[in-house]
Amino acid sequence: MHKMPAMLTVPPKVSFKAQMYQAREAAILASACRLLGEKAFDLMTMDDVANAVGIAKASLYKHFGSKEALCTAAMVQMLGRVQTYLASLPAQTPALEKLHALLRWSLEQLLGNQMPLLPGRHSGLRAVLMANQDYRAGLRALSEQIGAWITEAQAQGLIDPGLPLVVVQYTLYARACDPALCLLKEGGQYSDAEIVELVLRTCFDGLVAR
Amino acid sequence: MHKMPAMLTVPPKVSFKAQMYQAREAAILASACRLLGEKAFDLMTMDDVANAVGIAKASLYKHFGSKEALCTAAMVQMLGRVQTYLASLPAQTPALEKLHALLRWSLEQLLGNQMPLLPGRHSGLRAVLMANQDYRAGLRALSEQIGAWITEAQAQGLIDPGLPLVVVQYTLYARACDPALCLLKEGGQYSDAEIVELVLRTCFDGLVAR
DNA sequence: GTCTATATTTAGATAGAC
DNA sequence: GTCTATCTAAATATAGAC
Repeated sequence: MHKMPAMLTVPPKVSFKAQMYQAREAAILASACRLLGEKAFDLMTMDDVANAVGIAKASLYKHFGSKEALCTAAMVQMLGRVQTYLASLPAQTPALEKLHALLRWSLEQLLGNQMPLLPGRHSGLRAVLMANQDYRAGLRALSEQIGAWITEAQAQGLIDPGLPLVVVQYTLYARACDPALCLLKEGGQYSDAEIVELVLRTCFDGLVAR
Repeated sequence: MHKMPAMLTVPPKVSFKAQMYQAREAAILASACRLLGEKAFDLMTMDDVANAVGIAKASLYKHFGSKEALCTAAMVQMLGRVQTYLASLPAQTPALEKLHALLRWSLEQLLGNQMPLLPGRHSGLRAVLMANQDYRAGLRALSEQIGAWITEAQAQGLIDPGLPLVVVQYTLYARACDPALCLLKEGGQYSDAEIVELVLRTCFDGLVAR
């Protein structure tokens, strides 16, 4: 039995294999995103990921060379997702509404047990991410986009012009990994949608009465 | 050479030993507080603590039976400290000012690299703390104290009465471990005092212009 | 009670069969 | 490329001398 001509049989087969490979890689990333939403980077193990995906741990390392590489890829993907979402907003949307939409999107991710847009205060992941060029580039692009909207909203007198730009930026970033969300969700007293609106309100309007 | 009469030499000596023991225990707790301000519970090692105090790791375990016990004790001590501070506020201080003072105190702790008043979103410490009766009791007492002030400020129309009590509470709690502080401090653009005032302002007044 | 040295456990990463 | 089995490093905790 000799081999079939390669051109007739192989092209669809390698395509299929490549598809399977990419599908598996996507599944790994998805599991990592979910697990990083449930526990911190340092508490998530590669065994967790392997079990969640349903493959052997060694197979993970054929896709990602290290835990850091996997989680970095997951975070970069997340940055890309938020940028895709932001790009999908109608161009004529007012700047302040875009900021609302951004924060709402981030909070919905958190409540859906997805990984936060930014790593928390002292996550071991932070140093790793900041050493990664792709991540830094994505974060810078996002920051500039948000910064432009903030400046616009300040010029319109909708965001307090007395607040320095970075303060507004970091305040929004911090809300994207806000522990108050978890506490409210654990309380079980409010629906996810109510929690999102309450946190949005405390962020933009503050605690004091108007 | 026979022993001296015990009553003449021992009483001061055991007292001195006890003092040394307690001083060492205080030093261990202080180091733990500082290290927990610099890194997360899961990243802090008992070797870190031992090195910081300048004693052997095994000696730590003569004072605290486990890493969890040590950090729980540190957190309970922290709760006690904030309660002492709150009790020191003049009785006639308006409720809203007391809330300001509480948050300011918490932020100053963070900026001084002290452990946060509450563990972060997914710290491995949280489950341990919540299993500890002393901690739960301290946290409950603090919550009730704060809750009373919030309710009072709402009745005076100073805190938005439309916000549920728990939302205000959790919003304040979340600010006590806010990553925005770290980001602003790393930026090096503002003094600690400025950072505290900026974060207080965004928390109480929100981002939008008045 | 403090130290040095060590036991134990866990998780990141790899070797080698298929 | 995926699996089972294993190596290695690090961190919690302890044993035993002094």
